[in-house]
Amino acid sequence: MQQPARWIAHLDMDAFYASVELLRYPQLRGEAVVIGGRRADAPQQLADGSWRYARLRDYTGRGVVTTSTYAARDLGVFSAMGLMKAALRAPDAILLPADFDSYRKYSRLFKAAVAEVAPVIEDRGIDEIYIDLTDVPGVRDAVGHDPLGGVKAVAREIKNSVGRATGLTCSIGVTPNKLLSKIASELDKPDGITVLTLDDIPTRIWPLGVRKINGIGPKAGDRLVKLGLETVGDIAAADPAWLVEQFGESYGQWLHAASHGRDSRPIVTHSEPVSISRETTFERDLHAVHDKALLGGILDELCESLSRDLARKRYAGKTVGIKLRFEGFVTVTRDQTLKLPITGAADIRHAVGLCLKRVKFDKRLRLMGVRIGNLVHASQALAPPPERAAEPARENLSLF
DNA sequence: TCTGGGGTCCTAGGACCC
DNA sequence: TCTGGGGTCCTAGGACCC
Repeated sequence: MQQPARWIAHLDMDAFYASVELLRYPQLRGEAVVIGGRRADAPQQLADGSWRYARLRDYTGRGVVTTSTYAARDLGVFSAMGLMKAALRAPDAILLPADFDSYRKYSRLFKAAVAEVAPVIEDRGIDEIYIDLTDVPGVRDAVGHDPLGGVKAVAREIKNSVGRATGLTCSIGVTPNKLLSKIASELDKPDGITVLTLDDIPTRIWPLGVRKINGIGPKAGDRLVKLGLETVGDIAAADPAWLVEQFGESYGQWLHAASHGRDSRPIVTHSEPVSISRETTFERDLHAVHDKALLGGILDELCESLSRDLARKRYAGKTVGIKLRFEGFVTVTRDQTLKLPITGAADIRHAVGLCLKRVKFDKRLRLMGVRIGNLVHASQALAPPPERAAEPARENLSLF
């Protein structure tokens, strides 16, 4: 085996939200439990000490499944599924409301535990991270004699550290790059460790369905299957020029590279946000005229929430956008870029008004959202406008 | 049984500038 | 006499991810 240039781990917490809830309600271990719903009822302890839980069958509304326990998944209930559909499949499953403060707390705990073992971490959301293990002592020192053994030992150490800090399990994939590690972490879930080298690609990666590749979503997956490419190996065997014909220069080339397990993306340990947004789906579709007052109030609240988010994160933004989703799920966005960055709810609300003027309201609304982008640090935005020197006389470079 | 909320990145056309 | 070739910014939509 040739020693890879890098050892990259992907760590994925097992059924994260549901597992955090099981820490609080250990009596539910092994049960079909679903997290989701906007105002699902929290469990109630009765006078005799027993608990009463909301059941999926009693739910009505527009919520979706956020996470489900493995027992619920066995019944066919998965993330992003509408709760009404999930209720048909598992009417007796227990429904718990999401408690994001708690999930964020455990997220910080597991990331800190990993950092003690391996500090080069890329955040990929609340429940997963990439970790560069290349220079971790147990890996670095094993180069030459037993590289795979060293990698496995460090992965186990990370898993143990996470377990001690949180009481939760995770699954880890370790390979020469992020693309392969993301796939590998799923191969032995839950509570598994999978280490792969490039030599394992034909046997372990090529038999997998195309959707296992991070970056092939529902649309591209459907198209690939319709073209007769069902597995990653099918893509790998396809003529790259033909892939480019079918999917365009950029995506076609990426498909070819990805199917061969090639990915040189670095671990990104720090990033700045690009935009911040707030949106809400209504319990019933609202009419632009008939429900005008209600919509206006919701919009005010969205702008105020967004303004508070900006203040808390210390950003200001120059581009304000709205998102409207009409009945039939047709989505429309409008943007407005301002002269100066803003943070205040009233300023945001005014820009939102300019955006709204450019939309035709011929259907009822199911969702409204407000977004702010073109972010700068608040300190920069608060500074007085830069003293503009008189425009220097510019040479006329035009050819005319 | 209609499909949450918070994000990122890409594409493509038009404006505008040199 | 029909009309180059960059570059950047703005806008709208869409795919994808957690």
